[in-house]
Amino acid sequence: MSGRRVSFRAIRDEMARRIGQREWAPGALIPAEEALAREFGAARATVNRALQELARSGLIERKRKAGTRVVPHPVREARFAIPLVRQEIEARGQTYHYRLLSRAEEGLPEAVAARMKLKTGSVRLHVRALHLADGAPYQYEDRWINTGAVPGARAESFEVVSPNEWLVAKAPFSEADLTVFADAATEEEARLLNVASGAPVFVVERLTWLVEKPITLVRMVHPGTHRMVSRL
Amino acid sequence: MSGRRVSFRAIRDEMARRIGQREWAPGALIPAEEALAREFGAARATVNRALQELARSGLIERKRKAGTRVVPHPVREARFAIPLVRQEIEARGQTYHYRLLSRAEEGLPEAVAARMKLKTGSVRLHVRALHLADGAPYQYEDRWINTGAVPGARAESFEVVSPNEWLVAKAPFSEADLTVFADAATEEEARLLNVASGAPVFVVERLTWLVEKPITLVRMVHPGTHRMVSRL
DNA sequence: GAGTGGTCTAGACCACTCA
DNA sequence: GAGTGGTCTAGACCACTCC
Repeated sequence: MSGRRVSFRAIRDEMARRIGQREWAPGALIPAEEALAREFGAARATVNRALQELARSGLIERKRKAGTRVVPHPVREARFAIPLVRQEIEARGQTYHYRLLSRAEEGLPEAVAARMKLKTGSVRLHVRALHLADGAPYQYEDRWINTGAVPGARAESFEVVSPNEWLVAKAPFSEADLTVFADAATEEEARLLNVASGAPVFVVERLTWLVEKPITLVRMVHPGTHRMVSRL
Repeated sequence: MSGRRVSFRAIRDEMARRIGQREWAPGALIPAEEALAREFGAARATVNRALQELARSGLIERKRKAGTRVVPHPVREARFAIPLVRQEIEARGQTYHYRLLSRAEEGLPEAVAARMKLKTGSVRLHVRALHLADGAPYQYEDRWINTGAVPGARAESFEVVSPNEWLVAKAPFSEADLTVFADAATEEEARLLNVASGAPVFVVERLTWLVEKPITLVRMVHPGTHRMVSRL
């Protein structure tokens, strides 16, 4: 070919534009790779890469023999990273500190038991802790650990190592359920996080499972300024 | 080479295994593409594809000249669905209502322009609206639409159809960036959402792209009781 | 400057699936 | 059977970044 080579990004973007502008209608069949390669003056492999990226991002669907179609209603979802608090803080260039507030084996409150699919009142490990960034309160953590699935936790004091890090190292999980919402700080949360009582706090509740077994349920409370950002 | 060709999946899986088994230690440098290609008896392009997939899934990090490293602590993720407000409300068995608050073509404030990667002060469409569930305020929406990428929006009044639904039908996107946080209701938000001024509100900001082009930036404000739950 | 990853080409064969 | 996407090769040149 004459002139500069055509990049797969340019081809991808042009095809995305056609989909966006409805030049290629929702549900419609688009030209085959070879035809597109001729049109764009590129190798078929290059067009293929562009198409694969569009397919991966959910804009088109491809089937051998049947060809490539514009997906009528692309599926929409956002992904959020599940980081260690320590990493989250250190990634901001701040110094991390950890403080254990309490640790006890207690009977499960009804609400907690229900979510973990365990029996109300059965005894599990309850840990409360504070995570600080450059000395300022960053996250208050209230956690229940299913010692049935993670027996080693009963022998750990959590005075130096946070439950978060201990669990990551010792108890892998396969699924996580997350719930996020805003709330007004309770008296205790306000005191611990150094905000006004009733001030907005950002709460993340995370329940992790190893295949059907609950591992841990944690409620993480942040000052309202905290942002949770999807991966880019 | 003799024998069957080696697939990029086989190479990818074998490399993932080495990382999982610590044969390639966390943080360690792994061999360069050419060396791997020789080892696996494959073309460099094939090894490259395997490596790119591992990089995309977060297991390794690649830099020109510096080489490829095993990421010390792979990050897990949670996925959240991105629903239509109407569907979200109707799925709760409630009746949906929509009210347009304002619609104008205005210059972009600096903060908005920066996030959309557009020029400050360039004119785009600004829409504010309210979504109600069983007559009660559910979500206050403050939205900018990039009429450069979605020209049809300039001809739409948004008096009956919400920008959310209109955009879903007319302007597909391939990626979405989400930011969620808690905030204190402003005077106006409090009035619109029927909560006390300064009460906790749950804010979701969503920026969507069609490949590299910004489509719309929307700030959605909910009463603090609102929950956002990951897909199970 | 040099080493490493990033991308493109031209050609080939394979694998799936529709008719 | 035949059309379309999926993948692999061998070679080349480019682009970034470390030294």
